[in-house]
Amino acid sequence: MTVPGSNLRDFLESSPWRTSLTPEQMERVRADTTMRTFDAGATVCLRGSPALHWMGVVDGMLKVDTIAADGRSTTFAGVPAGAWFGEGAALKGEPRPYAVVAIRDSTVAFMPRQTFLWLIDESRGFSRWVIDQLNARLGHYVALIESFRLQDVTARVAYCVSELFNPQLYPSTDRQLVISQEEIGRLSGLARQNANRALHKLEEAGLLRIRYGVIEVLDLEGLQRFAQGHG
DNA sequence: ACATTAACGATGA
DNA sequence: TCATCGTTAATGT
Repeated sequence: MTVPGSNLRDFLESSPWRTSLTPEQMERVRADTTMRTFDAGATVCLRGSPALHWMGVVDGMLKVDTIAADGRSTTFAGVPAGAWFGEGAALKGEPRPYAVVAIRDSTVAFMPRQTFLWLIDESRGFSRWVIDQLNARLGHYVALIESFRLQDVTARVAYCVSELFNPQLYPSTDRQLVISQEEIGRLSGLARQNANRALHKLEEAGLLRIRYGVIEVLDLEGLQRFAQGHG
């Protein structure tokens, strides 16, 4: 185990937007950014809380979700290690519309909103990276709607799993996803039992391997093809 | 049809 | 011991 705090610098250094910044800009980012750990199940951001930070997942996995009045919940996004997220609320300066919850023990980096906005003002490269990020999210949700309307359940699960490896949004996701089938279901809009069946079909197709609390992706391109539709 | 909830036992950490 | 998994049965749209 690493000492808390010791790897924040490395995490920032390996973040995908890092190459857009000057050494001086990077220095401010290092000075302003903090890190916190969360137990599995802990809330990282309450729904409705002010968006004071832009966040990066140093380790673990988060989800963005909402809970309806009747108690049922749905997940809008899984956020694996290596991802930066929350730019929507940080840009608007509005309360967070959704809750952020750790689905396993996680470490999260917090960049103050003012620093994030300052980078957008000061760095064309960073601004461009943020535009690409927002565009990738838009593309993801359009594809998700397409999948819901045109594809069967198994293809949808294939899409939702493969999107955790989206090169812009989630550039460094580990092939071994430490995630329960319950969470795969929530991510795919399915009951756990159906997520289980879909995952077994994908395993039979040789695209992934099911282990206890772990989905090991064996063939990412195959998963993406499967998500586009199959015989 | 096909998805959902409920329920059960089995199994892994 | 608790979380997770695999499965089946009843139920709902």
